[in-house]
Amino acid sequence: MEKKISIKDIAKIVGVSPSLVSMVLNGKAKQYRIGEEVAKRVKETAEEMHYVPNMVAKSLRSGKTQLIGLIVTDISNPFYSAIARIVEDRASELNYTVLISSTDENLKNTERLVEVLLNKGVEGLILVPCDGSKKLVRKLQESHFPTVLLDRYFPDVELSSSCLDNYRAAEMATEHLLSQGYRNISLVAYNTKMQNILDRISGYEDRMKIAGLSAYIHVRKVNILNSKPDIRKALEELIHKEQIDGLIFLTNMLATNGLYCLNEMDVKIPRDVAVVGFNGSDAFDLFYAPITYIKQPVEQIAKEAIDILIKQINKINYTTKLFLEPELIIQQSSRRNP
Amino acid sequence: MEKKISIKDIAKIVGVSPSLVSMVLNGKAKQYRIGEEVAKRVKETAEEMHYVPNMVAKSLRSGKTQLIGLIVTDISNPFYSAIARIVEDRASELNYTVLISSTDENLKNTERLVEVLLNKGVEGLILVPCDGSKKLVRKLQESHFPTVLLDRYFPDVELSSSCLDNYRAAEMATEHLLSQGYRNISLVAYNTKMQNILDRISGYEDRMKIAGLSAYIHVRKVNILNSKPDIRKALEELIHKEQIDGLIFLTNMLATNGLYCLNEMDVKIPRDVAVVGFNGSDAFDLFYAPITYIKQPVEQIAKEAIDILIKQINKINYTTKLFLEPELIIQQSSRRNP
DNA sequence: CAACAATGCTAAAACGATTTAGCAAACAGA
DNA sequence: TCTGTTTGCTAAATCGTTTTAGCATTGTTG
Repeated sequence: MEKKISIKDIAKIVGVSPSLVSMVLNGKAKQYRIGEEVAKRVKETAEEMHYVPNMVAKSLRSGKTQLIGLIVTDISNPFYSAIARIVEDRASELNYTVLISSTDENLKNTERLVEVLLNKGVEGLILVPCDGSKKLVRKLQESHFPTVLLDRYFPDVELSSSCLDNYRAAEMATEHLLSQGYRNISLVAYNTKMQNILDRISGYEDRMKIAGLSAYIHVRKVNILNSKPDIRKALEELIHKEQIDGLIFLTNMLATNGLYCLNEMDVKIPRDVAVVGFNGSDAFDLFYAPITYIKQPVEQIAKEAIDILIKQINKINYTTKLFLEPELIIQQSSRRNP
Repeated sequence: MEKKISIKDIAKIVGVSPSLVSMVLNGKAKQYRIGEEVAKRVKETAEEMHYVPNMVAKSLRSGKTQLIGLIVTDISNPFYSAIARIVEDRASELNYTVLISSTDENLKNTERLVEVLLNKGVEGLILVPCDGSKKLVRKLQESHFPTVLLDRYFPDVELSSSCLDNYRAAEMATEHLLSQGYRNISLVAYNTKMQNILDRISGYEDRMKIAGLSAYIHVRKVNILNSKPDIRKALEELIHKEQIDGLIFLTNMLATNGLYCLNEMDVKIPRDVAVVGFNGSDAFDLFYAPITYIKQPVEQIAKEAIDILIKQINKINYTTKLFLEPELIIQQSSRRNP
């Protein structure tokens, strides 16, 4: 790249003041009563010299960075990279740039990243809050810094959020298995206090109770990190001791790891146990018995998050908690007679 | 967030000049012979007032943005999101921020995104160049703007790149199938002039020739976008007309879509045909016959890319083309007697 | 004690843009 | 012709920081 052309350089060439050049190049020629002839020459010269405005200087002057932060748990997780892609595209349309960070579900990391992004001058934050981050989130809310929670929320913090209707999703999964004639349906969840997971658990439990199957309610909670051994243990208990006939995995990771374990255990789906997962994947679809799953409206979740955020940045100050509609994709893993 | 504290505010409180505050806060107290007593008071006051430096002003003054651009084809593609994660982490360590964009394998998009990122003031670029982007890449090279190509390269452009040793990878895949006794091995590739794909094709062809199996060389090329119908057609020809016994898919997407087609066609792996893919995935591992694949050293590719880039930004001006070692993960899909 | 060095600090310019105040010149109205 | 308005432009301040030049004051040396 050749050395940068500034507004001064253009001014010198055309023989006018830098201010005039700025006015013209910002389309305010009329407003500031610049002569048409001069305006034209300025524009042409800027073009010829390949002038590109210095965004940093613009930012300093205006106090706006046009930056927003997206903090997820892990950008290499397909769910969040799908989100990132959509946020990125939408932000770009709205003339914003996205800074992405990953917390690995760790509170300290989350706190640090919020700090770092604020230091970098982001004007707003889309945050996937990790377990235990309520205090941090509350502080954000109290500071009135534009923030939207994504995928997860806190019922008692008045902060905008864009999430799946988790309760309804688990209800749908449970209903479906019930409708297929399964009764002894159990749940594999994370060991967490995060509301999205708690909602899913409630959806399942309530549906089981309504069906008069309280006795069959089994919720197994596994560690969110390095969950494979926990899952294996839970599945062995459920299958061999509890004799379950249906399994709902509350996240994609749980389901994927669960499938590995079931394979190792030589448990056949759906012959030995019916399975419903969360979030689709090629692994689900290519499985010998394609897995029935809850499909999240990923695009909508992402779009709403950023649209709400931009509104907040523009001082249209309101708070919405969105609970978006899940969809059940029925495949072979949950069919009674495949 | 409370209103921003500037260096001037601190200066006023302590009763010194802004310059002194700046010097102290940048750890240059000694260098500029600031009194220890004063320095201490400045630091304490800054702490108390929760001073955070304004990065935009710093950038303007220094001409450094500490920004780098990462342009991939699609951040929601697992391979690239894995790359992004590593680049992000490494950049963060080095005090850089990453701006990520997706081109969708489209030249116009790529050109636009390079422009946009340069305008945003990135100091360097990590680029996955799409088909037909040689001219653009050459222009980048000629401008001497710090740039590193990732995953793909151009043999006749002197620009640093961090890629898999694609030739070797295809060789390994072919060798392996040959060693298992397969002979009529064919290839499914993209219809592209991108060198990484051409290298893979050569690796396969050369290995087949060495084995005296030139007659069995079949390379089918499918469209890079919306490839499913092409793949289906290619596979039907290969399986039913050419009677092949081995299949190498040159990318993860080709393999994944290929597996869907093979399932639809009721072709059993490896009984009817042995399969080798590129880049692992849960879908490969959970497949009824887990898929043998070429594993890329993703971490190394990403780390090298950013390390080379940072060196270039710091004027350590050299060009390296890296071809990193693949690894073959052998699973059931390519075993003669499973 | 004169000359000079070291110490501890400040003022001012600069980075590149935007915006406000205001100055001349041309023009209009009475 | 005098007053007032419009037109077309410029100078200067500003955003928050860093850096250079330099000014007092004190200390050291011959």
